[in-house]
Amino acid sequence: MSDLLERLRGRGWRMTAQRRVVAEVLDGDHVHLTADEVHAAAVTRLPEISRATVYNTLGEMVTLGEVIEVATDGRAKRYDPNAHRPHQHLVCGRCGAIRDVHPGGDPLADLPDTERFGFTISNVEVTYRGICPSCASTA
Amino acid sequence: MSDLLERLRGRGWRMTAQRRVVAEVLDGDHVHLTADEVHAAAVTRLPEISRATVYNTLGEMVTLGEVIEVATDGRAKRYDPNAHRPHQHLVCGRCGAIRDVHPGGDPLADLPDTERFGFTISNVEVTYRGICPSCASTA
DNA sequence: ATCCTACAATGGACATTGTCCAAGTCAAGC
DNA sequence: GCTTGACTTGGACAATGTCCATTGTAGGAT
Repeated sequence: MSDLLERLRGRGWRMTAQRRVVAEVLDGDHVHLTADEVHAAAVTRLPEISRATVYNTLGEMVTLGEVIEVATDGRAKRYDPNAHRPHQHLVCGRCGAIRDVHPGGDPLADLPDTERFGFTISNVEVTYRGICPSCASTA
Repeated sequence: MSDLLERLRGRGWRMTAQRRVVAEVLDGDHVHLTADEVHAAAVTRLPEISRATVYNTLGEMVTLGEVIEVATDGRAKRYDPNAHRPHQHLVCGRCGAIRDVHPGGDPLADLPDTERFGFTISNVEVTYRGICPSCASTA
């Protein structure tokens, strides 16, 4: 069952075949698909779905706070449905693999007032970069 | 005088008018220009400089480790010449302003081995997001 | 069950950002 | 002042994302 779909339904979202397919494709843990990957997967279930609809739907999910947008590589944005639990990302610089990670500590507490320049800070993103085990073994 | 230019010269870089202009445009603190912004600024000094050259030059500076590439918004990459001193970024979600900040603590130490999944981690990027004072006052 | 209507989907044009390449140009050493 | 290999150019191309007029449809009202 799709948790993501349930959450969206509960918000009075008008449910269409397209939105259902996008939500189903995106559901799960350690999912970090690009918009085009979502589209490609959606097309196998609903061949006539358009790119614009996938972009619109992902954008709405982000606005609703049910999906997080992640920019790990400066190329395409990735969409992470794991929005209900705070987490950070660990990225392999060679193959691009992404894992959700849960660091201890509060990164916000590490930023003293003198370094905040009067900003009201609402969230902190941490990206750990390195090489994953399988890339390391084929160095 | 351009520190960035000095450092590049010291590495045996072949010095051309184009590279000089790009280095001069990019030099300074709290500089976080996109490639196109660099190009626009460069054109005012050297009208015939091409986009390709700006991209090439920025890419080389990044490879040499004299400039850092920052992806704060999933749109265009930004180029930060402040590569000699480790720092993180504070970004205004409304106007896009960026400040360099220097948090205390070591974010790497906050990630336990059990959360590293065998990765060899080489660096950590932290992005603080919020609203800057001038945007807050015109809410 | 059918009708209405506001909201959603479509697809294709357009925008932005970035990469590539063949040909011309030039900095730096001799 | 040559020569040469590295640098620059401009334009084509690629990837990602946005916009909009038109068409379709979900879900409430009748």
